Amino acid sequence: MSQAPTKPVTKLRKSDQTKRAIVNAAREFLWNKPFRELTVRELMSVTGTSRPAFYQYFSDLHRLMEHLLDELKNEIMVAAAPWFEGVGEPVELLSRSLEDFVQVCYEQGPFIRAIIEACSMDSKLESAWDNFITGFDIAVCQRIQQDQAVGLIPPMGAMQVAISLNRMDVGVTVKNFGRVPRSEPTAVAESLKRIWTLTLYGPTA
Amino acid sequence: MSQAPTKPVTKLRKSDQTKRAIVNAAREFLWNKPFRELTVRELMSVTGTSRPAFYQYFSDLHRLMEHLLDELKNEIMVAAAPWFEGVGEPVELLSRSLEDFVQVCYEQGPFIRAIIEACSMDSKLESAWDNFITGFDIAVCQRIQQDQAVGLIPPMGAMQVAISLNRMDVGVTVKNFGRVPRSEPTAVAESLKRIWTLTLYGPTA
DNA sequence: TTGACAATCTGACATCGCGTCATTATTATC
DNA sequence: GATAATAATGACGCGATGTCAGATTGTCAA
Repeated sequence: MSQAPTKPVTKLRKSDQTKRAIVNAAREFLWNKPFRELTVRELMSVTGTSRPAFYQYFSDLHRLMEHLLDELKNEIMVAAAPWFEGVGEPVELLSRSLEDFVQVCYEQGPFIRAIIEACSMDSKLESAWDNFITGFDIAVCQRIQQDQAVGLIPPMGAMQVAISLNRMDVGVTVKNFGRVPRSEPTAVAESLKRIWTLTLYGPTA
Repeated sequence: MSQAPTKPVTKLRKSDQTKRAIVNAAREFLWNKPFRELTVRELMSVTGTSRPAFYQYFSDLHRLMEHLLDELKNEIMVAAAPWFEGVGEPVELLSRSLEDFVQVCYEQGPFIRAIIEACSMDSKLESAWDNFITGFDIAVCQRIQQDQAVGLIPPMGAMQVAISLNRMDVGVTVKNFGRVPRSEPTAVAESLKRIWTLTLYGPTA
């Protein structure tokens, strides 16, 4: 019988538990090995349940990566927020945002790399990643134009520069933090801060 | 005229011809479609010969991409040479090298993207690409240190900055030129020139 | 021209991972 | 404890891969 008033949301406990196990197994795997070597069989053999059970939670491996991407988005957004919101001294804010950003990239490095690798193999995931980073491009571009309006940043193609700097961040992350053992985050952050600030605010640092 | 006595090198004409056909078919395909959709069957159906014939020339699709990478290397090296060899005014040289570099990336954009996408799927190709770009990192780093020695470039972690700028170039190339229709190369070059010169030589441009 | 040898191609095969059933087992809820 | 809903399973078909043994083609010497 269909209960009209009651909550149709019957919280599935066992389900969430297994899903979590799958995601954890994937994380452990991807910390050490490339995405291309991840297979549904191997993944599920770790969790103890059978291969078809995987498809109860994700329609394929790429959707699982989409899930990891979603979790990543949140962390990144928080880290980069200060400069975007922009209350305070711009150079200082940028510096701080970059430091936090690098820290997150350091912690998530192998996962970020795995997501990007997986993008090459799936059109939907590729779009999701593209939307994510394009959002970043736009945010950076707006911030640049905002500071340009008050003369803090000299005239330049804001969007193209935003794209360039963002792609640099991605590439640097994959290179330095994508595989264990990872580089020291401090040196990486220094380099990025130098390039960002010199490019945007000139030799004010 | 042709009879020098023992040419063991009986140039296999038909062979090279078919190989060329395969490479051309791959290029045409990859100009419009992502690497993930390239299949041996589809590739060979275009050339007219049967699927197994492919394996006479490449042990798999990734080796074919390695071939494209080799062809790319040459073009890139030539374009970037001026700044690396460094006879002349550094800022001017860098500017010029970047322009030529961007031009090559524009022309080869979809292939570059395809190579990078394929890297995610094959460990050998990944290594080959890594060697290629690491060579670039080293060359840029040396050039930076050289100009640092004469005070043209201020003290900074040369290697890390080289890595960052190179990764930016790669990312920008994939983003702007990786899929048709491609962006205008002029704006892209302007942006890269700005970032490179500001970062290395300061506001001298 | 002919034979014969090597280069080139081919059909057929085994393998592997995927994604989807119908079915069974396990929970959750009354 | 009974009964729906939910989760897990074994078995299947699919598509792409890479590798044969054998057929076909091209080339050169006699």
